[in-house]
Amino acid sequence: VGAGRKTKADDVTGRLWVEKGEGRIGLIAEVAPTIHVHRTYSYAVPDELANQVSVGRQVIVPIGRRGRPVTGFVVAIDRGTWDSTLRPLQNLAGGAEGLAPELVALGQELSAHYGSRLGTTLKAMAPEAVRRERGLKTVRWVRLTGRNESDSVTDRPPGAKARSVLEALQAAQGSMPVRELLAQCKVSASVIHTLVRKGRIEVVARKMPAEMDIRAGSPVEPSFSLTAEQRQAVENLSGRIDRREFAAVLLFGVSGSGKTEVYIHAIQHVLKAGRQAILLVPEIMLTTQLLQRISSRLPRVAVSHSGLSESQRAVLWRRAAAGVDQVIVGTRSAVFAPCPDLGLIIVDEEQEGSYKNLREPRFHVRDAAWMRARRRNIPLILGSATPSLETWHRSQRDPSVGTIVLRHRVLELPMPTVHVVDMRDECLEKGENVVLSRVLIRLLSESLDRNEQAMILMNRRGFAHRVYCPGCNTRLSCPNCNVGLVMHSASGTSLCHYCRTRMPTPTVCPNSTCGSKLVHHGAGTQKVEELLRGRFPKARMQRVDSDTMKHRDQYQSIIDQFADRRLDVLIGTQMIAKGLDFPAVSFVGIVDAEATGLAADFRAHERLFQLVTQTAGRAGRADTPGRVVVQTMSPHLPALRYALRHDYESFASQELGLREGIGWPPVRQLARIVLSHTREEQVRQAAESLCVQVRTLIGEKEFGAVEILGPQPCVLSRLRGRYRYDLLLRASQAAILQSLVQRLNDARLLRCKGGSIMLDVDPVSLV
DNA sequence: AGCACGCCGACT
DNA sequence: GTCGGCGTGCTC
Repeated sequence: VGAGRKTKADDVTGRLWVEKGEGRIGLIAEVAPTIHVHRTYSYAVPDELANQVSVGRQVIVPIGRRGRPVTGFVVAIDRGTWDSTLRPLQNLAGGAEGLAPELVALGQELSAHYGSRLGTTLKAMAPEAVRRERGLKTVRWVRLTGRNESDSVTDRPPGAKARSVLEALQAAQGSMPVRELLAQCKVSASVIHTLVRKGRIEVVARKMPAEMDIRAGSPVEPSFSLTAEQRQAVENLSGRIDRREFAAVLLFGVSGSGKTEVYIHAIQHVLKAGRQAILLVPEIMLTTQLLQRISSRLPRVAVSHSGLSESQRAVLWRRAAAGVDQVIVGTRSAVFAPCPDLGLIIVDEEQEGSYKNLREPRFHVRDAAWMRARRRNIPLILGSATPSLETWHRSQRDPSVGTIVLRHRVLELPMPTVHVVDMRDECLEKGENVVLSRVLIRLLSESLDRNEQAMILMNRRGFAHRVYCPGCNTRLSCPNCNVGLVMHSASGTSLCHYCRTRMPTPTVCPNSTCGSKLVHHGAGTQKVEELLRGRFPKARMQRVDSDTMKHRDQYQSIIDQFADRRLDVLIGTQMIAKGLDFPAVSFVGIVDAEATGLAADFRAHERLFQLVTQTAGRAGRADTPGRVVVQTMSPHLPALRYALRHDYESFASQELGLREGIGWPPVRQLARIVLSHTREEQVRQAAESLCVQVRTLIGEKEFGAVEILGPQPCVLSRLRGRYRYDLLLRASQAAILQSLVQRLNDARLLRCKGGSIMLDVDPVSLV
């Protein structure tokens, strides 16, 4: 390698050529660029950057023949000998903090498990605002210059207003923000201008970290005395925290068994040692009651939610990194909070599907938390009343996974009684489609008569789910997706719940040769609301679904009204099934248990069990005995039978048996590849040729145990105008799947020309 | 992702 | 005989 081989292209790229035989020793940075590549690249670190470049920092590096500058993350630094192909990294980028090396290592583990690109993965772990060094807002400050009035004899002495400004500044040690000064002295900006002109004061811009809204004023809740079960749980966890011992602990407790109290005591133990804790929740909006309890009982709690501005997010991040905020509560991204001495991670409602990230990197928060806790040697609490079968399965066969069961409801509350109503009988007797059974109406009416509250769950939004023509037997469906349009609000529009296409609902069949009047079936929340308002005109009702609850504040206001007994009935989707605790609710009705999508995938029965159990848990808190009605077309489903006996363990072992028999997770591991293209023929061919390539790969070596299922059209075979095919890879061990995925990435097989491709390891949905 | 190289048809 | 279509492959 030498000057003789130097080409024109190399002049353009500015490569650092080293003459033949000449080596240079220096720092070499391994960089994961945030572009579409599955590997890292090495760069020489220029001397002037040597002491600023560290693992986790963002840098600008030249890529490609033209040396196009792209950002990337430094993932390793070594001292070594440059060779002639090594280019220098161009510059630093982003905030000075970068990602802590601990988080870079976590990112590498995530990237390996999920087959996501390392650069993209690391990028997702730090908030955009921190990467771009935002979150510092410029505040104008007024400062006394120190010159007094005698300097300019010609000026008149300052008036009363000006004097008050000067006095306020004296009192504030000579400087304060302009806004504050104006507000405090009740003067206009002209007073400031005059004093500036006289040279008494000056205005300077300062970069300040933006202020966070600190959640305040929540009532201080008394500390409950722990039950024997809870105390034992807390002692167990405290011991592990002190010993810096990794352990995943399933905290399995029915609703009302006091899991939150265990969280609080465990966090208090962490805080006493001056360390930090992360509490992950599925969705902030649906967690207000938990948040109120946490923030009223613990100091310095920071809450990360989607409503935060970019700069607030950056401030939160910095305060977490500085250890100022010791408890970080948040959804998915909070699992990456840069706490310097993390002592505990809690995943509340660990079974929630919303913990799975839907974009690359498609990680599951429970598993990311598991990896992080293992790296830091700290305990991980997985809290649930209905654990995911993944977690349950692990707790059963892995002795290092602890299980703490809270068997008793705190006040020894009785479990609610559950009635299952077979809607087929109901419809037969009535001779028509019935939405609300007589039992449901009767029990609801009894509750209202006794001045108690009720919740009615309908896990589908809208008014009607099937709008069709009886003449030519066609269904009103989305032009871009192969799903039916959902009619919203009795008169108005129909919309697609997948691509949000919206159109006026036609009254007659759009097929010109037919022209029959359209009919609609399949009730949603709007229909249920209409029926209940007609039946109980005096009851104060509110519908709670994503159509009525556009904002966090709206939701909070409804929850407050319901808690204050200014509402009698909540009608809603699973939004009302989770995490709410209202002592006066004595009746819960589930209008259509199958609305969880029984045909959708292998987790359907698990979701049904969870929904019924969680919803039933809303009924009969305090001293009001609860009653629950579950309406269904399939009353004999095991999931329902076990749910109405509140028997999780039997359900789990039965369902695990089934999954084992047909080889689904958690007994086996899955990876899903989805190809999509505007033309069906193209995507079918791409999926088939990918399948052939994968087959040759698994035929050859250590992947013998991997099975391929498919390719086949997805359940949702067309979405947003694109045809979709999928391919499932199935293995008995995660490690085998992981190395196969790595091979696919290395060989760059995951491509769909003209279309796009998606890899999803441990998919939560197979739609 | 972007950018270059390469192998096909349309035009000077 | 050259210009430019985009399909394919690579980026320290």
